Amino acid sequence: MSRNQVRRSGGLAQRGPRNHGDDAGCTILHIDMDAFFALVELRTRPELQGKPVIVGGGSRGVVLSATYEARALGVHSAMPMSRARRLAPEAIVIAPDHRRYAEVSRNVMALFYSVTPLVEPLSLDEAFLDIAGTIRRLGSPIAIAELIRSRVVDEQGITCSVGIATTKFVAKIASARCKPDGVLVVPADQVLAFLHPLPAAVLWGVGERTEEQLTRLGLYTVGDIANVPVATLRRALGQATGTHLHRLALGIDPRAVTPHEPEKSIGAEETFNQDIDDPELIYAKLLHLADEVGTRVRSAGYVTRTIAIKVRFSDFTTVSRSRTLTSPTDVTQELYETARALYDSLRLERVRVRLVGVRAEGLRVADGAAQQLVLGAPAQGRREAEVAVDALRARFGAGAVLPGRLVERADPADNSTE
DNA sequence: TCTGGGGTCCTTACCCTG
DNA sequence: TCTGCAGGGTAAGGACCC
Repeated sequence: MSRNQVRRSGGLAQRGPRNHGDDAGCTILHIDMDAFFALVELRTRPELQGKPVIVGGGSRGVVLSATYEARALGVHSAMPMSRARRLAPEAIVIAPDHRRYAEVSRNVMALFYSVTPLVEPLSLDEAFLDIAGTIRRLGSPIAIAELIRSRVVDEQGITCSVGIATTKFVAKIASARCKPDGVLVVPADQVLAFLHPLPAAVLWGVGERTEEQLTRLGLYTVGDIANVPVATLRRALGQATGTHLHRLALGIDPRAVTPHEPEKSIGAEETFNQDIDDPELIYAKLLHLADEVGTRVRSAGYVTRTIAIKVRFSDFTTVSRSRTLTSPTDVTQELYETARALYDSLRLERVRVRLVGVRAEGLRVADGAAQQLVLGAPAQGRREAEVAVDALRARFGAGAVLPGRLVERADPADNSTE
């Protein structure tokens, strides 16, 4: 896609290289791909350029990404697909291809790393960059932002937007306010003037519930939050959230760009195509999820001590249960047995279940983690068998080896084998 | 309208221990 | 031996982010 095929934002948001001088000291970049999944799809389907395109799917799915033409019809991400189809019946719906998005994401991140080693990926399609050490080599923050933007278009065929500021959260707000295909600098001496007129919901940590609470207090803008005593916010929102929001509203955010944070948990969950109440089908799904989680835990070199399950019922209420083991594990069989025991502890009598999930929490690096010796444990145990299976799957594909009870299971409610 | 899947962090409650 | 308290660990739920 060429740059001029993308709708450009106007007004304050569209700031070009003429702004040199405003960006002094603004060493944090927040780079956000525009409509990432949708624009990746458009690369290989140019005939869809300029049309409303939605990435999402499944009978019970939500919108994962939408082109700006679809957004103009009221579609936005996280919206139920059924509603999106009603709002935009002419939109082209594409099933997501996560492997492809991950590959493009790796390329984009590699591009970022060629600019600075201080890259903090937030998700597949966005990252913070600290360019303090890059300015002497590549020029001003705006020049670096424009260099990155043109390379992303030329090398990956998609566009991105860049917020430039002295802190992470201001840079993030800036990138959101110059989308799509824009750059916005918030000079150091204009942070409060930029922030205070904005709605409170732009602050990191203010979602639907917190916004309701703030509205009840008569606080509608970031400036309102900055001007209220911090004790009031702490009473209404809790110690941590109250303090956090007050500091953000005053433009205070000392968090550094952190290149790599180890994962704290690894999980998998799945919504059934139809709600089910057959315990055997639910056990099979728990096994499938435990298998997936176990594989990922082992391949990342972790062990886990706490195993948690999540169960969502037809009415969307959700319960979770967790158990901490006496010694850490990365063995799928142990994950499954614990998950199944946790599920059984709910004592559900043919209750209709919408979703189940399995999560490994309290991850630690496997090498340093203490393994408790079990009397009578076989020398070549399950773990060795599972490591062998991991190797086979790496060579022949994820479906090469499956737990016996998952093979050829004809499950009408199962969407994992699609 | 009917709500995915991957995570993180916070709050509250409870239990245990010193 | 009993009581109160503080602190740590665990469990559960919820809000939030992309």
